[in-house]
Amino acid sequence: MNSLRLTVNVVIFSLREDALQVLLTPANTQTWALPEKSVEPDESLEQSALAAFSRLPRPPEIYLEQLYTYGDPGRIPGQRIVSAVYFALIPMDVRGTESGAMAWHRLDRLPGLAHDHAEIIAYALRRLRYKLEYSAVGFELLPDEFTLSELQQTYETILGEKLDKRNFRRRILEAGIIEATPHRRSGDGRPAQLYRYRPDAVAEVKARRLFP
Amino acid sequence: MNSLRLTVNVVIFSLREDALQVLLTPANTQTWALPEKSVEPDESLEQSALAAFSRLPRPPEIYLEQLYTYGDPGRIPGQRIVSAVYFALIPMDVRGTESGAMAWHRLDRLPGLAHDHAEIIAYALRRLRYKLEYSAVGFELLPDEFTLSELQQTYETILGEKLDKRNFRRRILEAGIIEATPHRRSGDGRPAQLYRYRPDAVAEVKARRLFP
DNA sequence: AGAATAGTGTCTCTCAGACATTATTTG
DNA sequence: CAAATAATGTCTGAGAGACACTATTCT
Repeated sequence: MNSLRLTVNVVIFSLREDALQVLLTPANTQTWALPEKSVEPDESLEQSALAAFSRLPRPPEIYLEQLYTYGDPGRIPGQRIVSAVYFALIPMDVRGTESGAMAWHRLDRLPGLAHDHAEIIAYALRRLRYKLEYSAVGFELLPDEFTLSELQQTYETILGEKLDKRNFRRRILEAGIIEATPHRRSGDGRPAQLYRYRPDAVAEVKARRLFP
Repeated sequence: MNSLRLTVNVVIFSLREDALQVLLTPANTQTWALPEKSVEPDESLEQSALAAFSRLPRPPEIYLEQLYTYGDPGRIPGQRIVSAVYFALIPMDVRGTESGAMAWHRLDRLPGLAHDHAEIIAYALRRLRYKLEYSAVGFELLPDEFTLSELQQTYETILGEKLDKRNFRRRILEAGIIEATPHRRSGDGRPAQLYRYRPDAVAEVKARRLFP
């Protein structure tokens, strides 16, 4: 008989329609909320987090990381709920994510949010931007094979600033964390070389910010 | 009637006797443990963390930050305890910290530790080293006024490597995050200029690693 | 041929890192 | 004056950032 409840929330980011978006679930007629799940006595926090957005095609390609645990009494009126919040990235080519009533929302046009969820999302975004600068997290939002232009657009969208094309390519390629595949992608203009991420090369990422 | 319990643990670091040390409490005759406290329904996680090492002289000079929440079923045999772990730094001149049976232990000579506490401490140390590179956290371990040699020794002790004196001074001073005080400290040789930390200048710290 | 996107190289400037000697105080 | 610690400046190399044109494909 403990009047304290433990839940897990997940901030799920993806790039959709050239914008960074979060997956939300309706809280009531006015507001939306982060996907949530009670932590069962026999399941790990990470398992709970994955269960919070279970219906997805969920291959290894989902990046999941613990973000922060929110537990102030009063963060949810009338109840004492401690929430371990996780942070997830879904590649832009994964479909069928809007299971049930969940829907994607652009970060620059967020709806009204329940409790402290706006604050949580703001923090998750800061963390995503920050991680982008010193880790290889950007690739978790891309398909297995991607062009350098797509990679650059991903960085630009998340950081909210334009990057120089030549410098971007030089640094990414010199870092050795991607490699060309035998494929090319045809589109409007000249077809582009496709690259793939080399997870084995990530160990080399230093605290020094290797890529843009 | 929830069979899941929520506690807070604190990894408390300080520099004592020229070594980085952790404050531990005896778990049984063989092993030691991180200070721990159950989270009460009406108190915040941070309040619980502070209460976990309450008897200290506790002015504003204690740095406290949430580290990670450990919650795997099975991390503590026979019970399901979820622990929000905090990370604290105590300046080296604060005395009277060994209240009760708590004692400082050098990180290079840790005793046997309960449950997953060795893993937790290892993670906290990684985080401390990492933060030292891009934030001003090093000052939280020093007295209000300190010499440049003391500051450098702090960095060297935590990072576990020697740093170049001239480069260290140049970078710290150019960063503008410390200022000379009117005082000097006499010792064995030539007296040293005392400096003080300028918390207002910390906002300028970028992701780019300003100091050594 | 024109539209669209991919792909490429150089220069400059800043900053990190290596390095040794002089200055001030105490006993 | 000897011992101890504090304080100081220069050079070099690597890498970040600014910058504009050519190449390939499709219609």
